[in-house]
Amino acid sequence: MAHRGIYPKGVARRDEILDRALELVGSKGYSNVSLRDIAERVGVRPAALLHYFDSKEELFTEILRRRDERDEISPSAASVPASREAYLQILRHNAEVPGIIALYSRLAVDAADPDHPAHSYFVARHEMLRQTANAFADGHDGVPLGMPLPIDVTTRIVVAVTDGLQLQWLIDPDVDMAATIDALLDVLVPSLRAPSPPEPPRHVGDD
Amino acid sequence: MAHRGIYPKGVARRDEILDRALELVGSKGYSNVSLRDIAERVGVRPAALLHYFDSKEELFTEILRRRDERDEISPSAASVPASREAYLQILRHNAEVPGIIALYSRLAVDAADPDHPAHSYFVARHEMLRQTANAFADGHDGVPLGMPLPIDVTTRIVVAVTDGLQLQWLIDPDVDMAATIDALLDVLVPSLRAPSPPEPPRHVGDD
DNA sequence: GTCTATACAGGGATAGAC
DNA sequence: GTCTATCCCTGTATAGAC
Repeated sequence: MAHRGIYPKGVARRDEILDRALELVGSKGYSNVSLRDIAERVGVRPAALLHYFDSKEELFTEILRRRDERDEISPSAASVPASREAYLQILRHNAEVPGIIALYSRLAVDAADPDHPAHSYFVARHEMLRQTANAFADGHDGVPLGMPLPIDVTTRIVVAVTDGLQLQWLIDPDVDMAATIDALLDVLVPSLRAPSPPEPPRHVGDD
Repeated sequence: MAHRGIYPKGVARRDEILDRALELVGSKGYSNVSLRDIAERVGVRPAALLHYFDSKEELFTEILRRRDERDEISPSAASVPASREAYLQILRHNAEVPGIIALYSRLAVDAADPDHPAHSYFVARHEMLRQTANAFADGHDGVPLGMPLPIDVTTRIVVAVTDGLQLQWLIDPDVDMAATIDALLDVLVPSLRAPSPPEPPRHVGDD
């Protein structure tokens, strides 16, 4: 059972802990998940978990970091993955991973404490999204794109609405996050509007 | 020392508990405030607090309810307090009450659990804001007001951006919540825009 | 109605043995 | 790396004093 050279046992264990933890958050809710629960699910003792993570809070922050790596929202000016459809796709996908939105939202609140492990995560995340949005605008020849608001303000608003809709969605899962953001983008970034080849359904004051 | 007829001792005590609790949230952060801390500050034993509230969670939910009563955001179609400037004013005021935004945000997340005391609070709150916004639109002769999006979608977005900006503000207090919402309202509810060019920038197109 | 005293189950975290 | 054992803190239920 030789482990793959670049995939030592410790890393596999660590990943397994993160997977089991997210599963539990999805089925029981963040507040009801204890280190003991996770340990039981993994098949070890609670103290063993703290060998891989400094604290429970850090453990959960790592779940978000790993998710972002998978989603690849990193600011590569080349492929510009910040396009409208990619953003909405990530949103829709998150809504299908039980617990991930609850986890993200909970940590977004706890991160207000500068000492919380998630604090630096959210600071870095917002800066990354800002740069991605700027790179996207630059990719369009720096044209204002017909946007009614400055790029920084627009980015801040889109991020805020996304987070806020997630809070609403947690309370009422009937809230259609993607459709709402879609409508907002129509207004804030009109040049991004979907081609909608056949027949344009709406026509707000386009450029 | 006769207490005012309509203000029995129990109510005063209850209010004091809520005040001390909010103070502690402001100075120590929600997560670091225990019932023992509050009890100590009030000068009683922890169990005494549970004479006024069913649980710690209910205690904190009551702080939000009391705030809303003071702010008077209730849907009185008469005065339509949902006007732009009134809304922004409440936002600015909240930013000056240490802890209230942290408390609101934290409960907004915990309220995802239908059994949490804050669940019904947030459901009712959103429905109330929806009705207030609708009443406001009706007050303007039912004219679409030149809004690029339907009233319900607009309301949902404004609530979401408010909540989302609060999350950003908790992490970075330099975020200007009011200014950002102000800019967004310019776009989503253009008829509300202040006659900016020459005249003073205040004066919303109120009733 | 208001409160104290007490007790309990469960939480995260730590120290040190293996 | 993983264990056991332990520590201190949490929310809160209960019983009873005033």
